[in-house]
Amino acid sequence: MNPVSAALLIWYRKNKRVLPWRKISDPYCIWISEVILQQTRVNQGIDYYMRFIERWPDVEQLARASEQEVLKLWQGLGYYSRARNMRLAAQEIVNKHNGVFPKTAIELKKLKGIGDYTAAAISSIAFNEPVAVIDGNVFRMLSRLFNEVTPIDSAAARKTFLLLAESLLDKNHPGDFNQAIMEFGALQCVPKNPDCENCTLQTHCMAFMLKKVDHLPVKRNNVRIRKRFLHYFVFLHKHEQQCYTLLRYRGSGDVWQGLYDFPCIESDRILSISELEKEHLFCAIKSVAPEIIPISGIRKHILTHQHLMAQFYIVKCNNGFEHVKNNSLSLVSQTELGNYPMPRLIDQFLYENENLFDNC
DNA sequence: AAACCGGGGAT
DNA sequence: ATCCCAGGTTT
Repeated sequence: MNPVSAALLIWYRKNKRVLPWRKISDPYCIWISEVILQQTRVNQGIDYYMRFIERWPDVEQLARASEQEVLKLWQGLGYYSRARNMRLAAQEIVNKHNGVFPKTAIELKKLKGIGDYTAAAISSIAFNEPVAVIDGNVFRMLSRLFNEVTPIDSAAARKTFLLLAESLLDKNHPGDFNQAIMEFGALQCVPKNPDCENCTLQTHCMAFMLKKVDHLPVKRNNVRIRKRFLHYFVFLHKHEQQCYTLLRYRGSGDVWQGLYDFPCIESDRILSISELEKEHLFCAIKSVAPEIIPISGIRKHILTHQHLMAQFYIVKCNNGFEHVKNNSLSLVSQTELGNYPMPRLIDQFLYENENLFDNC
Protein backbone atom coordinates (compact mmCIF):
# COMPACT_ATOMS: atom_id res chain seq x y z
CA MET A 1 0.00 0.00 0.00
CA ASN A 2 0.99 3.61 -0.51
CA PRO A 3 3.09 4.66 2.51
CA VAL A 4 1.13 7.89 2.88
CA SER A 5 -2.16 5.98 3.00
CA ALA A 6 -0.80 3.59 5.58
CA ALA A 7 0.52 6.44 7.72
CA LEU A 8 -2.83 8.23 7.50
CA LEU A 9 -4.76 5.18 8.71
CA ILE A 10 -2.37 4.63 11.61
CA TRP A 11 -2.60 8.30 12.55
CA TYR A 12 -6.40 8.13 12.34
CA ARG A 13 -6.80 5.11 14.56
CA LYS A 14 -4.69 6.80 17.20
CA ASN A 15 -6.01 10.36 16.97
CA LYS A 16 -9.62 10.25 15.81
CA ARG A 17 -12.20 12.10 17.83
CA VAL A 18 -15.00 10.13 19.49
CA LEU A 19 -18.15 11.26 17.69
CA PRO A 20 -21.74 9.99 18.02
CA TRP A 21 -22.03 8.87 14.39
CA ARG A 22 -18.79 6.91 14.48
CA LYS A 23 -20.26 4.22 16.71
CA ILE A 24 -22.67 2.94 14.11
CA SER A 25 -22.84 2.03 10.43
CA ASP A 26 -26.54 2.82 9.94
CA PRO A 27 -26.61 4.68 6.61
CA TYR A 28 -29.44 6.89 7.90
CA CYS A 29 -27.29 8.15 10.76
CA ILE A 30 -24.25 8.56 8.52
CA TRP A 31 -26.40 10.56 6.11
CA ILE A 32 -27.78 12.88 8.80
CA SER A 33 -24.32 13.51 10.18
CA GLU A 34 -22.82 14.23 6.74
CA VAL A 35 -25.53 16.72 5.80
CA ILE A 36 -25.32 18.50 9.15
CA LEU A 37 -21.55 18.75 8.74
CA GLN A 38 -21.74 20.38 5.31
CA GLN A 39 -20.02 23.75 5.77
CA THR A 40 -20.47 23.26 9.51
CA ARG A 41 -17.93 22.55 12.23
CA VAL A 42 -18.21 19.31 14.15
CA ASN A 43 -18.69 21.08 17.48
CA GLN A 44 -21.50 23.19 16.08
CA GLY A 45 -23.29 20.16 14.64
CA ILE A 46 -23.14 17.56 17.41
CA ASP A 47 -26.13 18.79 19.44
CA TYR A 48 -28.23 19.18 16.29
CA TYR A 49 -27.33 15.61 15.30
CA MET A 50 -28.36 14.21 18.69
CA ARG A 51 -31.69 16.05 18.65
CA PHE A 52 -32.35 15.05 15.04
CA ILE A 53 -31.72 11.33 15.57
CA GLU A 54 -33.79 11.35 18.74
CA ARG A 55 -36.72 13.11 17.08
CA TRP A 56 -36.62 11.06 13.85
CA PRO A 57 -34.74 7.77 14.51
CA ASP A 58 -35.23 6.37 11.02
CA VAL A 59 -36.00 7.39 7.46
CA GLU A 60 -39.70 6.47 7.66
CA GLN A 61 -40.30 8.86 10.55
CA LEU A 62 -38.37 11.67 8.87
CA ALA A 63 -40.43 11.15 5.73
CA ARG A 64 -43.61 11.71 7.74
CA ALA A 65 -42.38 14.93 9.41
CA SER A 66 -43.68 18.34 8.39
CA GLU A 67 -41.30 20.78 6.73
CA GLN A 68 -41.98 23.34 9.43
CA GLU A 69 -41.00 20.95 12.20
CA VAL A 70 -37.79 19.94 10.43
CA LEU A 71 -36.89 23.59 9.88
CA LYS A 72 -37.65 24.35 13.52
CA LEU A 73 -35.15 21.74 14.67
CA TRP A 74 -32.67 23.11 12.12
CA GLN A 75 -33.15 26.68 13.37
CA GLY A 76 -29.82 28.42 13.92
CA LEU A 77 -27.77 25.99 11.85
CA GLY A 78 -28.07 27.86 8.55
CA TYR A 79 -28.25 26.70 4.94
CA TYR A 80 -31.86 25.70 5.45
CA SER A 81 -32.20 24.00 2.07
CA ARG A 82 -30.25 21.15 3.68
CA ALA A 83 -33.17 20.46 6.02
CA ARG A 84 -35.84 20.83 3.34
CA ASN A 85 -33.93 18.56 0.97
CA MET A 86 -33.31 15.88 3.60
CA ARG A 87 -37.02 15.59 4.27
CA LEU A 88 -37.68 15.30 0.51
CA ALA A 89 -34.93 12.71 0.12
CA ALA A 90 -36.37 10.69 3.01
CA GLN A 91 -39.71 10.64 1.18
CA GLU A 92 -37.95 9.52 -2.01
CA ILE A 93 -36.25 6.66 -0.17
CA VAL A 94 -39.51 5.52 1.41
CA ASN A 95 -41.66 5.88 -1.70
CA LYS A 96 -39.28 4.89 -4.50
CA HIS A 97 -36.81 2.58 -2.74
CA ASN A 98 -39.16 0.81 -0.31
CA GLY A 99 -37.39 2.50 2.58
CA VAL A 100 -34.08 0.83 1.68
CA PHE A 101 -31.09 3.14 1.41
CA PRO A 102 -29.37 3.24 -2.02
CA LYS A 103 -25.93 1.65 -1.64
CA THR A 104 -23.83 3.25 -4.37
CA ALA A 105 -22.57 6.81 -4.76
CA ILE A 106 -24.21 7.08 -8.19
CA GLU A 107 -27.63 6.16 -6.82
CA LEU A 108 -27.20 8.30 -3.71
CA LYS A 109 -26.39 11.36 -5.82
CA LYS A 110 -29.86 11.22 -7.33
CA LEU A 111 -31.38 12.14 -3.97
CA LYS A 112 -32.15 15.73 -3.05
CA GLY A 113 -29.33 17.46 -1.23
CA ILE A 114 -26.77 14.70 -1.87
CA GLY A 115 -23.90 15.82 -4.11
CA ASP A 116 -20.50 14.37 -4.93
CA TYR A 117 -19.11 14.67 -1.44
CA THR A 118 -22.06 13.30 0.54
CA ALA A 119 -22.69 10.45 -1.91
CA ALA A 120 -19.08 9.29 -1.63
CA ALA A 121 -19.05 9.71 2.14
CA ILE A 122 -22.19 7.64 2.74
CA SER A 123 -21.33 4.86 0.28
CA SER A 124 -17.77 4.50 1.53
CA ILE A 125 -18.52 4.73 5.26
CA ALA A 126 -21.80 2.82 5.38
CA PHE A 127 -21.35 0.38 2.44
CA ASN A 128 -17.57 0.13 1.94
CA GLU A 129 -17.69 1.38 -1.64
CA PRO A 130 -14.17 2.44 -2.74
CA VAL A 131 -14.91 6.04 -3.77
CA ALA A 132 -12.85 9.04 -2.65
CA VAL A 133 -14.29 12.12 -0.96
CA ILE A 134 -13.25 15.69 -1.72
CA ASP A 135 -13.99 18.33 0.91
CA GLY A 136 -12.29 21.43 2.23
CA ASN A 137 -9.95 19.38 4.40
CA VAL A 138 -8.97 17.12 1.50
CA PHE A 139 -8.30 20.08 -0.80
CA ARG A 140 -5.95 21.63 1.75
CA MET A 141 -4.24 18.40 2.71
CA LEU A 142 -3.62 17.26 -0.88
CA SER A 143 -2.57 20.69 -2.16
CA ARG A 144 0.19 20.72 0.45
CA LEU A 145 1.17 17.07 0.17
CA PHE A 146 1.62 17.28 -3.63
CA ASN A 147 2.34 21.02 -3.98
CA GLU A 148 -0.76 21.19 -6.16
CA VAL A 149 -1.33 24.85 -7.05
CA THR A 150 -4.61 24.53 -8.94
CA PRO A 151 -6.95 27.02 -7.20
CA ILE A 152 -9.35 24.98 -5.09
CA ASP A 153 -12.29 27.22 -6.02
CA SER A 154 -11.67 26.86 -9.78
CA ALA A 155 -13.59 24.70 -12.19
CA ALA A 156 -10.66 22.35 -12.76
CA ALA A 157 -10.11 21.73 -9.06
CA ARG A 158 -12.51 18.85 -8.54
CA LYS A 159 -11.07 16.70 -11.30
CA THR A 160 -7.46 17.41 -10.32
CA PHE A 161 -7.89 16.72 -6.63
CA LEU A 162 -10.14 13.71 -7.13
CA LEU A 163 -7.35 12.01 -9.08
CA LEU A 164 -4.93 12.71 -6.23
CA ALA A 165 -7.40 11.43 -3.64
CA GLU A 166 -8.09 8.28 -5.65
CA SER A 167 -4.36 7.65 -5.96
CA LEU A 168 -4.14 7.47 -2.17
CA LEU A 169 -7.48 5.79 -1.41
CA ASP A 170 -7.16 2.52 0.50
CA LYS A 171 -9.71 0.40 -1.34
CA ASN A 172 -9.83 -2.13 1.46
CA HIS A 173 -10.84 0.51 4.02
CA PRO A 174 -12.42 3.33 2.00
CA GLY A 175 -14.63 4.56 4.85
CA ASP A 176 -11.82 4.77 7.36
CA PHE A 177 -9.45 6.23 4.79
CA ASN A 178 -11.89 8.99 3.81
CA GLN A 179 -12.54 9.85 7.42
CA ALA A 180 -8.81 9.71 8.10
CA ILE A 181 -7.85 12.21 5.42
CA MET A 182 -10.61 14.59 6.53
CA GLU A 183 -9.78 14.22 10.20
CA PHE A 184 -6.14 14.83 9.39
CA GLY A 185 -7.06 18.07 7.65
CA ALA A 186 -9.27 19.10 10.55
CA LEU A 187 -6.80 18.35 13.34
CA GLN A 188 -3.24 18.33 11.92
CA CYS A 189 -3.10 19.97 8.47
CA VAL A 190 -5.11 23.03 9.64
CA PRO A 191 -5.51 26.21 7.56
CA LYS A 192 -3.31 28.45 9.69
CA ASN A 193 -0.11 27.71 11.60
CA PRO A 194 -0.14 23.92 11.22
CA ASP A 195 2.30 22.14 13.53
CA CYS A 196 4.48 20.73 10.75
CA GLU A 197 7.35 19.97 13.13
CA ASN A 198 5.17 17.29 14.72
CA CYS A 199 3.55 15.87 11.60
CA THR A 200 3.67 12.20 10.76
CA LEU A 201 3.60 13.03 7.03
CA GLN A 202 6.40 15.60 7.19
CA THR A 203 8.82 13.56 5.10
CA HIS A 204 6.18 13.04 2.41
CA CYS A 205 4.95 16.62 2.22
CA MET A 206 6.08 18.62 -0.84
CA ALA A 207 4.89 21.91 0.63
CA PHE A 208 6.93 21.35 3.79
CA MET A 209 10.07 20.55 1.83
CA LEU A 210 9.55 23.62 -0.37
CA LYS A 211 8.55 25.80 2.62
CA LYS A 212 5.26 26.61 0.90
CA VAL A 213 2.83 25.35 3.52
CA ASP A 214 1.61 28.89 4.24
CA HIS A 215 0.94 29.47 0.53
CA LEU A 216 -1.25 26.41 0.00
CA PRO A 217 -3.97 25.79 -0.87
CA VAL A 218 -4.31 28.48 -3.56
CA LYS A 219 -7.64 30.29 -3.67
CA ARG A 220 -8.97 32.85 -6.12
CA ASN A 221 -11.28 34.25 -3.51
CA ASN A 222 -13.63 36.74 -5.06
CA VAL A 223 -16.73 37.30 -2.96
CA ARG A 224 -18.34 40.68 -2.66
CA ILE A 225 -20.69 41.30 0.19
CA ARG A 226 -24.04 42.97 -0.25
CA LYS A 227 -25.29 45.36 2.43
CA ARG A 228 -29.01 45.30 3.18
CA PHE A 229 -31.08 47.45 5.52
CA LEU A 230 -34.22 45.94 7.03
CA HIS A 231 -36.97 47.74 8.94
CA TYR A 232 -38.95 45.13 10.87
CA PHE A 233 -42.38 45.83 12.28
CA VAL A 234 -43.42 43.85 15.34
CA PHE A 235 -47.18 44.10 15.65
CA LEU A 236 -48.74 43.91 19.11
CA HIS A 237 -52.44 43.22 19.21
CA LYS A 238 -54.52 41.95 22.10
CA HIS A 239 -57.58 39.83 21.47
CA GLU A 240 -59.51 37.86 24.12
CA GLN A 241 -56.68 37.92 26.70
CA GLN A 242 -54.15 36.73 24.10
CA CYS A 243 -51.38 38.78 22.51
CA TYR A 244 -50.91 38.36 18.77
CA THR A 245 -48.32 39.44 16.23
CA LEU A 246 -47.91 39.15 12.46
CA LEU A 247 -45.30 36.79 11.02
CA ARG A 248 -44.21 36.78 7.41
CA TYR A 249 -43.49 33.49 5.64
CA ARG A 250 -40.32 33.76 3.54
CA GLY A 251 -40.78 32.13 0.16
CA SER A 252 -38.18 31.37 -2.49
CA GLY A 253 -35.81 33.86 -4.07
CA ASP A 254 -34.03 35.12 -0.98
CA VAL A 255 -32.30 34.00 2.19
CA TRP A 256 -34.11 32.01 4.89
CA GLN A 257 -36.55 30.22 2.57
CA GLY A 258 -39.29 28.49 4.57
CA LEU A 259 -38.60 30.47 7.74
CA TYR A 260 -40.66 33.24 9.32
CA ASP A 261 -39.79 36.83 10.20
CA PHE A 262 -41.76 40.06 10.61
CA PRO A 263 -43.33 42.36 8.01
CA CYS A 264 -40.45 44.37 6.60
CA ILE A 265 -39.47 47.40 4.57
CA GLU A 266 -36.09 47.02 2.90
CA SER A 267 -33.89 49.70 1.37
CA ASP A 268 -30.26 50.41 0.53
CA ARG A 269 -29.82 52.40 3.74
CA ILE A 270 -31.57 53.00 7.07
CA LEU A 271 -34.61 55.19 6.53
CA SER A 272 -35.92 57.87 8.85
CA ILE A 273 -39.53 57.83 10.01
CA SER A 274 -40.39 60.55 7.50
CA GLU A 275 -38.86 58.47 4.71
CA LEU A 276 -40.64 55.33 5.91
CA GLU A 277 -43.92 57.23 5.73
CA LYS A 278 -43.59 57.26 1.94
CA GLU A 279 -43.63 53.43 1.83
CA HIS A 280 -46.81 51.62 0.96
CA LEU A 281 -46.54 49.11 3.80
CA PHE A 282 -45.91 51.88 6.29
CA CYS A 283 -49.03 53.76 5.17
CA ALA A 284 -51.04 50.59 5.67
CA ILE A 285 -49.57 50.16 9.14
CA LYS A 286 -50.28 53.78 10.01
CA SER A 287 -53.89 53.29 9.10
CA VAL A 288 -54.38 50.61 11.81
CA ALA A 289 -51.81 51.58 14.45
CA PRO A 290 -51.84 54.62 16.67
CA GLU A 291 -48.24 54.08 17.84
CA ILE A 292 -45.02 53.01 16.09
CA ILE A 293 -42.07 52.83 18.45
CA PRO A 294 -38.50 52.20 17.26
CA ILE A 295 -36.48 49.77 19.41
CA SER A 296 -33.16 51.38 20.22
CA GLY A 297 -30.18 50.32 18.19
CA ILE A 298 -29.56 48.89 14.74
CA ARG A 299 -28.76 45.19 14.86
CA LYS A 300 -26.05 43.85 12.59
CA HIS A 301 -26.35 40.31 11.33
CA ILE A 302 -23.54 38.79 9.31
CA LEU A 303 -24.13 36.21 6.60
CA THR A 304 -21.42 34.85 4.35
CA HIS A 305 -22.46 36.96 1.37
CA GLN A 306 -24.60 39.66 2.94
CA HIS A 307 -24.37 42.10 5.85
CA LEU A 308 -27.80 42.82 7.27
CA MET A 309 -28.63 45.93 9.32
CA ALA A 310 -31.97 45.62 11.04
CA GLN A 311 -34.05 48.24 12.84
CA PHE A 312 -37.05 46.91 14.76
CA TYR A 313 -40.22 48.83 15.46
CA ILE A 314 -43.07 48.00 17.83
CA VAL A 315 -46.45 48.61 16.25
CA LYS A 316 -49.26 48.95 18.79
CA CYS A 317 -52.37 47.94 17.00
CA ASN A 318 -55.78 48.39 18.64
CA ASN A 319 -58.04 47.23 15.85
CA GLY A 320 -57.74 44.59 13.16
CA PHE A 321 -55.07 44.03 10.51
CA GLU A 322 -57.27 44.28 7.42
CA HIS A 323 -55.14 46.96 5.79
CA VAL A 324 -51.85 45.08 6.06
CA LYS A 325 -52.90 41.47 5.58
CA ASN A 326 -51.73 39.45 2.60
CA ASN A 327 -51.02 35.85 1.62
CA SER A 328 -47.60 35.56 3.21
CA LEU A 329 -48.65 36.96 6.61
CA SER A 330 -49.99 34.88 9.49
CA LEU A 331 -51.58 36.07 12.72
CA VAL A 332 -49.73 34.24 15.47
CA SER A 333 -50.35 34.26 19.22
CA GLN A 334 -47.48 34.73 21.63
CA THR A 335 -47.79 31.14 22.83
CA GLU A 336 -47.58 29.70 19.31
CA LEU A 337 -44.49 31.74 18.42
CA GLY A 338 -42.13 28.96 19.46
CA ASN A 339 -43.46 26.61 16.79
CA TYR A 340 -42.30 28.82 13.94
CA PRO A 341 -38.78 28.43 12.52
CA MET A 342 -37.07 31.82 12.41
CA PRO A 343 -33.70 33.26 11.41
CA ARG A 344 -31.25 33.81 14.26
CA LEU A 345 -31.66 37.56 13.85
CA ILE A 346 -35.37 37.34 14.71
CA ASP A 347 -35.02 34.64 17.35
CA GLN A 348 -32.37 36.64 19.19
CA PHE A 349 -34.47 39.79 19.04
CA LEU A 350 -37.38 37.95 20.65
CA TYR A 351 -35.13 36.35 23.24
CA GLU A 352 -33.56 39.66 24.24
CA ASN A 353 -36.98 41.32 24.47
CA GLU A 354 -38.87 38.71 26.47
CA ASN A 355 -41.16 41.34 28.00
CA LEU A 356 -42.05 42.68 24.58
CA PHE A 357 -45.59 41.38 24.80
CA ASP A 358 -46.19 42.43 28.42
CA ASN A 359 -47.70 45.82 27.62
CA CYS A 360 -49.61 44.50 24.71
C1' DA B 1 -18.91 29.02 -14.83
C1' DA B 2 -20.75 31.90 -11.51
C1' DA B 3 -24.02 33.12 -8.07
C1' DC B 4 -26.54 31.93 -4.20
C1' DC B 5 -27.42 29.93 0.33
C1' DG B 6 -26.25 30.84 7.35
C1' DG B 7 -24.15 30.85 11.24
C1' DG B 8 -20.30 30.30 14.30
C1' DG B 9 -15.59 29.98 15.85
C1' DA B 10 -10.59 30.70 15.37
C1' DT B 11 -7.09 33.96 14.41
C1' DA C 1 -11.76 42.21 10.07
C1' DT C 2 -10.81 37.75 7.67
C1' DC C 3 -11.01 33.02 6.86
C1' DC C 4 -13.19 28.73 6.62
C1' DC C 5 -16.02 24.88 7.97
C1' DA C 6 -17.14 16.54 6.49
C1' DG C 7 -21.15 21.38 0.12
C1' DG C 8 -25.27 21.56 -2.96
C1' DT C 9 -28.45 23.80 -6.08
C1' DT C 10 -29.78 27.21 -9.27
C1' DT C 11 -29.01 30.27 -13.03
